[in-house]
Amino acid sequence: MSEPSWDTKAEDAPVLLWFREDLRLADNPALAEAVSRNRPIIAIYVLDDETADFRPPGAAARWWLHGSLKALAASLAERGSPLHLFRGSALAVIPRLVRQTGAAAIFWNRRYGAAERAADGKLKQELKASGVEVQSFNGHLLFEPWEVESKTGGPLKVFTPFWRAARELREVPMPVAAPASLRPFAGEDKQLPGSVTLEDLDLLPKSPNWAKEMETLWQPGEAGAAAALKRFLDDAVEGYGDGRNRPDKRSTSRLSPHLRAGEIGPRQIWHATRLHEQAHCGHSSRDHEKFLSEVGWREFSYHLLFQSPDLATANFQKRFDAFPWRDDGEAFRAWTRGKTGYPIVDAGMRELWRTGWMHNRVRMVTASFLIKHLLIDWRRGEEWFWDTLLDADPANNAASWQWVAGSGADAAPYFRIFAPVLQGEKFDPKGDYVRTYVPEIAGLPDQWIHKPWQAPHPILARAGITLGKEYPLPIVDHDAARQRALAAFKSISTEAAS
DNA sequence: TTTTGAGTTGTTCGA
DNA sequence: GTCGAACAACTCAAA
Repeated sequence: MSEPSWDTKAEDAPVLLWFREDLRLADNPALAEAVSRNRPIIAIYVLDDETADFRPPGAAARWWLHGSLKALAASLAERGSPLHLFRGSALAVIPRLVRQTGAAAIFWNRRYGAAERAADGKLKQELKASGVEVQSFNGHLLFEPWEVESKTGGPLKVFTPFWRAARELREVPMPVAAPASLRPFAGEDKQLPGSVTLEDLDLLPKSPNWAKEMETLWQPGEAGAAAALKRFLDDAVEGYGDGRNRPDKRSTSRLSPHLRAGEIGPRQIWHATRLHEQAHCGHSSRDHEKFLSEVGWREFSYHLLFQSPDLATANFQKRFDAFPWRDDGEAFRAWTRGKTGYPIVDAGMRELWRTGWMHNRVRMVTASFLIKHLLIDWRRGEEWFWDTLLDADPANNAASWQWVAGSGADAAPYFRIFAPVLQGEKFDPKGDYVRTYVPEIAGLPDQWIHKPWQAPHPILARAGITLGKEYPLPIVDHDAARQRALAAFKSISTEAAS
């Protein structure tokens, strides 16, 4: 092995700070620990496109990662320390870097996917064996997935008891502030051997640049995350209990892509929300509680992922292995493109494609449509969302798809089949949301915006629409599809199986 | 061990 | 038009 590239004295040996899914300076316990050592800090990020066990991030998530790393690098540089980027397996990159820099310790915040945990464990073991201090921290969750237990000591499978048990564990700790400055490493000016530029990571789409509109809608990075939280608390948390269901309004936090990249942590969200609650209500408020319970659902999803590492690929309830899914490429394609003929479904799918995000109410409607109206395997939908969502999360995405399918823990009963027209009329009453994303039917009166195929011919003509031309006829009939789904789900009920 | 109460998000039908 | 019941039992969590 080569000698260290920097001849550092032992008391000045640097510490490595490995950023992963925690691209922020505030509320970052690994960073706080590194700063507390009063040693030079080497901040690194390793993009691993090599390890076969890791699920590669989707295209949308990669675009986000580029912006997030750029923002992190800038705020680290402001504090006197650059961010060093690498490509490859951390198992290869990090031990080499430790040797080259003479690093005495490495700190990171935990990840919770099975493959990631295994790789981190292996690296930890290897580095400890060679005398390097290794410490990992919780920067991602309010509670560790393994510490929330039922009274009898097992994992929980129903949200309400889970959330109660979690909150009885302890108060949510206060987030630590971002450090004002970072002690630079002696070799700061030089590039570390093997490091690459942000452009070398190759995270941005090439031609076509489909992210053009996303650039105007989102601000990846810690500052963007803080701004999103502030906007939500200022404008939308009051009334959140009902407002959260309205895709035609800006009534949700839109924090999910920021949370996914770790530009903000759940502890920060928790305490900012509580502070706002005290200042504006002076008592417990249903709206604030409801918002925090959504953070609780994120915790629950990680709890489920920890119980079932293959949550994204295997039915949580095994009887769903016998479900008669249909293999219908044409219908799947119509769903992905937003051409099902059901405006609320199409608006959702096009919002996803254009903006990298979809309102949660509409996620349920579109997922239910794929699974129940089209009888297409939830895993195909999960994969599509994984590739197109900026917030694609290994726990949330998988758990939510399984919840809609009915195959998950504490899942929706099978007879709960969303009626796309009713959902549209209920939650997008004036059709503003549909008109934004399905402009070809924008000229229809409110009365018909969610069911153009029922509109009288003169009204369609006046709006300039020939169904099947500018906008498709429904690819399935709701009542027929509903009956078909009920029969399919009945075929795997426990009664039918016995 | 057994029992009991409860479980994010809906739709349709019939009175 | 509104409202309650049915949908179909099942599993989980706690006493």
